[in-house]
Amino acid sequence: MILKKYTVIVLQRLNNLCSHFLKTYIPQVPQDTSAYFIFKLYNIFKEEIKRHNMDSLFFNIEVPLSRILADMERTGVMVDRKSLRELSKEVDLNIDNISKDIFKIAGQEFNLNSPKQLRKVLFENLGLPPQKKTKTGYSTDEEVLRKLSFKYHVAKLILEYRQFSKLKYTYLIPFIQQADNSSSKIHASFNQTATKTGRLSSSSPNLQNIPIREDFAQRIRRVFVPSFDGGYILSSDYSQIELRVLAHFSGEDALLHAFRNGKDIHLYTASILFGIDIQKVTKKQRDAAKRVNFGIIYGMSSYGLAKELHISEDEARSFIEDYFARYPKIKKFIDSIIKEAKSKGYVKTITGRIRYLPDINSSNRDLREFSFRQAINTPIQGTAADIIKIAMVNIFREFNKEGLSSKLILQVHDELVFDVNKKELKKVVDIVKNNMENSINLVVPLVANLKIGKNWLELSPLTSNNEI
DNA sequence: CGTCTCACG
DNA sequence: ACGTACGTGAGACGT
Repeated sequence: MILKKYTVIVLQRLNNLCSHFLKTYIPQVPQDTSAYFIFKLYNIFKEEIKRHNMDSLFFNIEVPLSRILADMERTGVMVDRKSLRELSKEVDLNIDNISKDIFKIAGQEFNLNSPKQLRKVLFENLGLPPQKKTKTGYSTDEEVLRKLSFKYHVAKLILEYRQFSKLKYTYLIPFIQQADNSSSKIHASFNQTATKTGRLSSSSPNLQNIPIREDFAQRIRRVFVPSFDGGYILSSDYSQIELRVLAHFSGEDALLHAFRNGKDIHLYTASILFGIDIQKVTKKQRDAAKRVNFGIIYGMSSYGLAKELHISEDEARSFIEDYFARYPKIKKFIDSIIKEAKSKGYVKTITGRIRYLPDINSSNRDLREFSFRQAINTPIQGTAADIIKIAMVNIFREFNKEGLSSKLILQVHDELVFDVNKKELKKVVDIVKNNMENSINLVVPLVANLKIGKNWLELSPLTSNNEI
């Protein structure tokens, strides 16, 4: 069934390519001639790939990876359907109670899922003070409701309602429906050509955005379980991979020093930024430094940082100035990336993956500055994507060589998740740790943190001292 | 099908 | 004066 659906899509795309590059269509004849046309296209694209110096990226990383993604899709992820149903019941009960409370305050029933109706109830009928606008009227997004919730209980209830309904419609209902009846497995798609930076994406369902931040929502993770009797879920995530990539590209001494000596990078940044000892950095200062570090990776603006830190734009501006004064090589790196993007019209990752930025010299300031931020972010995000892809290819190869039955089941950008056969745990741990930390040589070490457990929520760190 | 909202890295 | 943090996918609504 599924295969049939995709065959149609693939043939249609193949025909589009034939039309564009071969100026012909695949004839509608009884024999399948598509292999012949694929070969003709291959000869054209092979040269094009070579011309762009992407042979190695394509043949050594992306092609082997496509088989791994297919394997992950086929294997699927086991879910505990009983827990899904129980969670679903609990969520329904909460939605029911909260809805009633909201309707009582509003003095009427309305569709809580409609921003339009909600906006009317909150800002017209109940007279709450609007905080910001969208294209079509007053915004009711999370930021607005959070501000209002200090004074107005109804805003807090809406926030709670939104959380539960998100869980219900985005995760619980689709998972219950999609978990295969006999095997209890969910099979997502891992898309290799969906993003502009080289990351993967996941869809139908998206398994790269399973909740983790909110307490109640976390419980969704608990339904993801091993498929082996007495088996484990093993999760391994890269520590600060994007900041390590930034350290590599910029050569910034402070970052190099921090990563080479295993320091907490946000604490370290805070101590430099505020000019104090690491021991004296407060939680708030560390958090601010963390947001600044992220800001750098995103091509930070004073406006964006001000909003993120809840400070004035002037304060944000001086924050950024301080940052660049103390991390001069990062400033240099950013300037040189933008200069290169402007002259060449594209930026590259460490493997030579290219992203074109056609608006980098636009006379429209918004478009131009958006391209600046993409020029800064893409080599960092894309290189991190390259690194984990190489690790996946090498891990898969070694699993095959060792004849392991354990499976790679998920990739979440800086994290790999494995469905582990109990008997193979030690081997799997060694292979995963080694290949993630040695997938590529940067001027700073790569660190992978491994955790195991009986589901994707309750995981314990795995250290070298652990008995396995 | 665009808009709004929100889940993740 | 202006006004956006980078990259995704999905569900509901309403035109």
